[in-house]
This record gives sequence, C-alpha cells and structure tokens, in this order.
Amino acid sequence: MATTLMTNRPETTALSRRERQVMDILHRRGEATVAEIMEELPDPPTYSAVRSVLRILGEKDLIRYKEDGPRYVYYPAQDTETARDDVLAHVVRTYFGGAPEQAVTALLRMSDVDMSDSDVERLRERIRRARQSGR
Amino acid sequence: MATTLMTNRPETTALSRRERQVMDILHRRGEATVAEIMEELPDPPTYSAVRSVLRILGEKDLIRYKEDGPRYVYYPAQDTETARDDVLAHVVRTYFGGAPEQAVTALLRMSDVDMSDSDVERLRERIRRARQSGR
DNA sequence: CGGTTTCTGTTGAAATATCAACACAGCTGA
DNA sequence: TCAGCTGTGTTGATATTTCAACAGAAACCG
Repeated sequence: MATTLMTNRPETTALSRRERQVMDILHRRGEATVAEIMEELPDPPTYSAVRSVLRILGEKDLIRYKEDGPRYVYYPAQDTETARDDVLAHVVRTYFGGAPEQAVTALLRMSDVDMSDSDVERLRERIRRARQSGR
Repeated sequence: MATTLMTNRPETTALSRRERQVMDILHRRGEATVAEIMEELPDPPTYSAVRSVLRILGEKDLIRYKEDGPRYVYYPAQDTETARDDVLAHVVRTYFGGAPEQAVTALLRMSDVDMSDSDVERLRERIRRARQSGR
C-alpha cells in the first residue's frame, strides 16, 4: 500500500478554507508574493493575516519560498505534474465514479466538443493499438 | 457578468475542512445517512458533530435530505452534472492554465493512454468537422 | 546620513469551526 | 406496557482558524 503517498497529500482534504484559497492561487500563478496573494484573495484580509496562513502552509511543508530581492516569492512544494495528477485523481474518484472517461467526456464538452463515453472508449482503443504498432 | 452564478457556488472555495469532506462523501456516494458519513470521515467525530456540519451545510443550502423511514438521507443540492462541470472548470482554471486539452491529456495518461496536447487538438478538430458534416 | 517605506518575525486577540452532551420523540420487542 | 435502541433538535464548550498589531531589519531616497 502506498501509505506514505497518501499521508503526504493532505491537499485534497485536511486544509482550512484560507489555506486552500492560498494554495489555489499559488497553483494557478505558479508563484506569488504576499502582496499578490492578498490581492487575489476573496474578502482580502490584511498583509499580516496572509503571512500567518503562509507560515502555517510552510510548517505543513506544502509551500516553499525563494528570495527575490527584498521579498519572498512563494510557490507550491509539489511539482506541477504531481499536483495535477493528484487533483484529477481526486476529482475522478469523487465526482465521476472513478471513471476517467466520463471526465474526459465532460471536458471535451467544455471545449465545445460533443462526444459520448463510448466514443472516448473507442478513441482509447484506437490510440492504444496505434502505440503498439510502432507509434 | 454572471455574478449570480459565481456567488451561488461556494463549493470550490469558502468551505471549511469538515464541510468539504462531507460534501465529497455525498458527491461520491450520491447520498448517505449520518452514520454512513460518520464512517467515511477521516478521524471520525461523534454522531452529533457530523450532524452539526450537516445542519450548517443545510443552512448554506448545499445539501437536501429526504426521510427514509425513521432517519434522514442527505444528498447534494446541486445536480450531479452541474457539480461536475463546476469542479472541472475550477480544476482546469487552477491547475491547467484554463486549457481543458491539457486536462484531457493528463486524464488519458491516467487511463494508460499516452497522447500529446497537439494530438488532442487534432482530435478536437476532427470531431468538430465530423459534427458539422452530419455526424 | 536620517527619515520613510517595505519587508519579515512573532505574539495574542477575535471569529469561526468543530465537537460533545443532553433533551426529547418514535420505533421495537420481550 | 415499558425499557432499550436509534434517531433528531438544540445548546454551549473547546479547538482551530483567522486575523491584526507591533517590533525589528533592510532597502530606498531626499
């Protein structure tokens, strides 16, 4: 069992409201200063309040920072690809009964493409065969 | 601007830790009794505590309940498809720079299919043309 | 320089979320 | 019937989150 991995990813759950909002901002922007985070927060609290949240996220090892001249620039500790995989896995499991195809369908519909689940299934088959025969 | 819609969807943000955990359970199962929710919660609190969260979620109009004999069965107020669209929109925006194709790529990779963004783009084009020429 | 601005570090108060206890109602079975 | 479950309704305590204030260090600028 990948227990270690599970316990290492409290992102999906176990995060307070503000903590999640800040993490979302960091994931969306890639990195941000305290001032930038403050601007993007709904019902922006003070500078100090934001810094408190950042401190806690740091203690939980969910973010890092680097120095940019006089100030800190914060960014998610997780690399982007892992974060993406994690969040998609959670969404697929929670909202799509564990079936990625249905999520694909919904996404393609968002992209203004209409495609049934079985279409997606056929697509997967075609691609898999293509791969095996040389790619 | 669709301000009304925005403010109507506090699901993505503005939810406390427990509230989110409970909503996730309800979305995953479709519906659940207090006892079932309690079982699935990490670090399960008491029956009373779960009911407190449910009461708050009810006040926020995020859940409904129906009676099943002597007990209540709770379920999300949002219909499933809307909830799915909302959560995907949020994930795409937060983690994929607003590009659904990249999310599709990641999902297909999760499904053990390897496909580049440009592959997906070509796929979309092909499907769009097919639709216009009679489907 | 010296005053001002802009940061971070830290502390403690205020607001909110989380939780448990208790009261009460209905059902169940000996 | 009536004791024992199993539910809900409500209240208030506890824990956590959220926040602001203040102190000090470094950069900026006349």
